[in-house]
Amino acid sequence: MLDLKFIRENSEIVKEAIQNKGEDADLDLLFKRDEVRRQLLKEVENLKRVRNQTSEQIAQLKKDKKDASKLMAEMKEVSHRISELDSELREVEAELEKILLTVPNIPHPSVPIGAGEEDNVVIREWGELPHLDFTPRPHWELGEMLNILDLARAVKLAGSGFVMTIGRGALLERALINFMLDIHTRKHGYCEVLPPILSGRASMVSTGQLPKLEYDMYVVEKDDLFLIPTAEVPLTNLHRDEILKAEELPLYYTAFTPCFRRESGSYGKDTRGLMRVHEFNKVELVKFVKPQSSHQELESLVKDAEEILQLLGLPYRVRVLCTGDLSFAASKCYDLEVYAAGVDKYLEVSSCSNYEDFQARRANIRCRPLPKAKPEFVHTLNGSGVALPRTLIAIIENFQTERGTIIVPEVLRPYMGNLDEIGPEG
RNA sequence: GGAGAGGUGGCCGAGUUGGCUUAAGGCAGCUGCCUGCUAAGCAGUUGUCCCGUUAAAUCGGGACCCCGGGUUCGAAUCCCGGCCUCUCCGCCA
Repeated sequence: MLDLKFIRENSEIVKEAIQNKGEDADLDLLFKRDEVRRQLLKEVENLKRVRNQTSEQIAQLKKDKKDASKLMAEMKEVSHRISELDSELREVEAELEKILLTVPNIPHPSVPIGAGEEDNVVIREWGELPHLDFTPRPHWELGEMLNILDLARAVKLAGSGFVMTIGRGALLERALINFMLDIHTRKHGYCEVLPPILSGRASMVSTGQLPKLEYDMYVVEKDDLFLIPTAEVPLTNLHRDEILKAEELPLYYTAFTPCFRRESGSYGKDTRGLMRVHEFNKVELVKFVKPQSSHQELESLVKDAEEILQLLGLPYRVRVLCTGDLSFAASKCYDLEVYAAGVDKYLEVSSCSNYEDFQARRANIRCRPLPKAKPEFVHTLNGSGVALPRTLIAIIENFQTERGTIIVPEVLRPYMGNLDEIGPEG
């Protein structure tokens, strides 16, 4: 969330951000509530001061064995009034908080203005598209043929929208996970975490999934727990309510987790095979950094994710999201889209965002710039490094042969007992 | 799941007959002084949030002893609910 004072003093900027992001937040109501709040606060704090002072007098009188009943009677009135005002205040503050949570982050000046996906801008491309001199098969066909995907049985287990790798497919997926984690931990300096994949409500609010996206989450109602939609949630909440030391920044974390999304609004399009699923595996990257370096850190975060695709030999493009496609909490975001030959599409495998202090304020993550200085909010960033299913699609489809086999990318072979080709079983 | 104990400041740790206790004491940190030696001694200082004030440093006030309610003129201290931690037992991977 944004700082209330900032909103008050920069209402035009905030209004513009709300409009450019296509959000809907009632600033005028916010200001009205804020006004009421400060009025109430003034009144109630005055009364509390009186009460504190008088209570001391009463204590003194009692100590001197003098009569304090008159003051006590007076204070009874005052206390009554205080509790009335306090409960009014609580109401107003709850309303204020509710509105505040609907105000989106402000897009970074470098973000292109636009309405939706079609206005995103490709900023670079890497690799050559595979030229196959036969009609490439989609991954679901190859998956069935080679017995590395078992989509029908996954549906039997959990219903439509759930998928499953099996045999050498599962091995391939596990190899990818280990490969990615190894690169990020050993080469890029991230600390590996294996976090809980259920998360409490407070964590979901901090990172901005709630309240807006509650309907997209899987909920364990009995315990008010949510299945995480991304490891961004546990990783970012790692330092919730903490004051970090400046010298320990930047902090880099990476985690492999399953991710759960109800994908409630999406029917039909691009849902075949592994393209859009309710549960998928992902390696996530999260950074906590000093405010002044966050946009630089975003660039290097993107590079860290890109390197995975480069090492795998998968062609991709990087797009910067326009204001209309930028998520609620983000200041700036790059999407990595890998090309897959079978479906002949670019598929999003990573979304790398700088949230600046938007999540940090919700999650109350601060750092002390200098030993005695006032704590300030850190900046948080995250990105996939990268999501598994669509990367699998690209590998299966781009590296297929006319014979219907799949050449295993070299970097993965050490993780797969040096298997170099997935062919018919036998 | 059953029985018991407990949750206090950066950390350790007092405070449980309600009232100068935001909070003793210790450690750590910072600032002076002293000391010539990988260290010690002496003195001072040290949290966070909010409202108001100041050009600013500041100053005034309020809140915070796990969280939320309650009793009371007044609660870290009493009562109720919740969360969490520890010990023992049971159950299970």
